Amino acid sequence: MTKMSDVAKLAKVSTATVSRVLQKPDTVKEETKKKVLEAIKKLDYQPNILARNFRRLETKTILVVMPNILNNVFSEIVVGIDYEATKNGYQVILGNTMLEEQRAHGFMNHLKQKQVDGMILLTARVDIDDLVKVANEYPLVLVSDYLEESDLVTTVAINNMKDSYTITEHLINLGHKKIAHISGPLDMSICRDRLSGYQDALMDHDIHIQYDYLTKGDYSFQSGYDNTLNLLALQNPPTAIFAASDIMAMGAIKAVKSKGLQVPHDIAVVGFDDVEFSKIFEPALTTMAQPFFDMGKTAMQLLKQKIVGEQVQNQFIELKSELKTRESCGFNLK
Amino acid sequence: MTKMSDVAKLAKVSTATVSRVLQKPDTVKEETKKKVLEAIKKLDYQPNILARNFRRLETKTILVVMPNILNNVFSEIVVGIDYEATKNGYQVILGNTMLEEQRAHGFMNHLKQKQVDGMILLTARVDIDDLVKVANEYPLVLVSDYLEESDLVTTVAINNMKDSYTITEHLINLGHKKIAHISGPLDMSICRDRLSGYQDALMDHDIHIQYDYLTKGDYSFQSGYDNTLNLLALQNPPTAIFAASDIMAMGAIKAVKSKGLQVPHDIAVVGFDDVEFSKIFEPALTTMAQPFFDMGKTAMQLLKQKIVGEQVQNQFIELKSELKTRESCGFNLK
DNA sequence: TTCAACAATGTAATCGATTACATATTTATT
DNA sequence: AATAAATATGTAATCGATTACATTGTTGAA
Repeated sequence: MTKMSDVAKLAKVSTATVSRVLQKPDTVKEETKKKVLEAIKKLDYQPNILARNFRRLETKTILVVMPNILNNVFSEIVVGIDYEATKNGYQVILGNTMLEEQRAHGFMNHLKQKQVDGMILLTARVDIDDLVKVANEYPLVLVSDYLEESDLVTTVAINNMKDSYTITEHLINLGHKKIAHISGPLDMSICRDRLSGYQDALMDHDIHIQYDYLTKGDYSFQSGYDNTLNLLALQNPPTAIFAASDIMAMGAIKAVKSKGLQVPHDIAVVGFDDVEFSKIFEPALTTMAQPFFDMGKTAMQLLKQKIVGEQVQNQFIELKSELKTRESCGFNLK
Repeated sequence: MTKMSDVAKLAKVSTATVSRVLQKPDTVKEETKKKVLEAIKKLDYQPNILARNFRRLETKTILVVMPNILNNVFSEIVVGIDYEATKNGYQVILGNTMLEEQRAHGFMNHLKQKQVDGMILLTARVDIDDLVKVANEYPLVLVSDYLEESDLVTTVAINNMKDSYTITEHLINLGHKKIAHISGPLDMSICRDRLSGYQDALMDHDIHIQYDYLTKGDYSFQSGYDNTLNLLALQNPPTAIFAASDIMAMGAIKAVKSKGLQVPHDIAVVGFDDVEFSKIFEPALTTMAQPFFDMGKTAMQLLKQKIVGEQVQNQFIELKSELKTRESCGFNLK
């Protein structure tokens, strides 16, 4: 491997000059620069990035920790991160925890050891104290999920409560009064928020909250399916179901169909997320579209500010979702 | 940041000894080791990985280049890679080319510059000469896609031709004679193979190949949809459609339905891949299930062998797919 | 012409872990 | 007890790019 000193020798300059040609070209005389560039080309010299990283104590790499690479909700955010990172000369490492909290902490060590310049977490399901501590000392941004316990971590998220309120209200406006909810895992703040938004909407419209309409899912297709079967078996079954994720909504619809009922004719179903597949699914899902790409992009922008040391306050950036009315709630079928 | 020399000082030994405690513990006397470990603990010492990478010229990182993170075909392979990599102490960097060939070459430079110890490519849509050259000099494994032009690149793939033959034959066995095909992009060898397998199966069963049944898609939902509309508009439309990917099969089914026809009653449709969603889709897709996880895992195993320098011949590892008969072809509905 | 100010380049230390080689210590063998 | 062999530890060079500081060269003002 040719190294800088080889280039220096060929160009009859010092390594310092070669380095400057590469780092601060305008401090080098035109003539010298030319000699050096020629030598670089002739030797096909490429700087040793490992040496550079070591010396600079930076890697131009950021780590994205996602709980599940198979869940498109996260992949779509990654696309936004990747876009902005690439634009700014950062490479993206993906860390896939597969929902194992411990692995997330393993990744935090990478950050502590300066193996990456910064980190974006797509989940807050980790040890909170550790997270806050790390976020305090190193560039870290949290996306989608957030911490209720602390405002010390810069976060990009939607307003789950409001968005959940909106979509519930949409069902109410369509005339539904018996609206059930399938929540996500309630140890996640965003899932509790979606539950609250749903309840608030009902209360504001003087609809009594019926507790057996409140079911608890876990974001999986199966849990959407199972909970719906339970709901349908009630004495007084709902006429509409609001699932806290599209995947669960699909499970719900599958369950409705399995009972010989139709969506939205017999039961309306709405989801949350608007993943790629929700348009393809039949009936196409009415859902709350999260601005995934923008979430990722914004997160990366904030992270970059932190990395380069701009003294930004910890912020909570709230992005807007958009209600997508499609077939599963009946709105477009009237 | 505490460094090794701090530990050495506290433990009253040399840095060499500290390093040995970490790297080759059994060459150090028990007593000394204890002193050193105590010092490490007391100072909360963590080795500077950047310095280590630099010195060792290795990073314990591998790069996975995928054409599209949103396509679950690739994500599922990544899960297998990630599993095996983590097990062996490697971290996985994800490179997302978004189908831009140029970006793939950017990633190859990371490999050349020793920023990663090895590389797994999930696509062969790159400059072939460059690929072969890089594969010759650095640890690289190709998965899923492969090169017809060269056997110099270690590859893990299924037998697309055979698998395609099998699923086509399945349709023939169900009584279909008018079988159309929606191919993937034909600049990919695996797509040409799937086309060939389809044609071979027809010929072996003395079914005339009708050229207007051969349509060309691009792996997208939309292309499955559009091509199917064209097929349905033929004078003598097919009774079955074999799409070269599940996503296109879904598009095909959507198109069939849009014409008021039913799948599989009026037209049978089969796909290829068996992504997560194919089970959820209605009708559930009959498809050829690729062993995604195993493909990723195997690729990582081979890559590791190359990285540690075991002189392995370049190989072409062929893994078995499995036919999944579900609703979309009618097999389970008889 | 002289000197200050600035530009261009070189010298050599530095980042921190690793390791070849040298030295010191212990153990085993006769 | 003497010596060889094996074990344990230390010394110092090394990886290659970067950069503080030193040196030399150049320009312009008085």
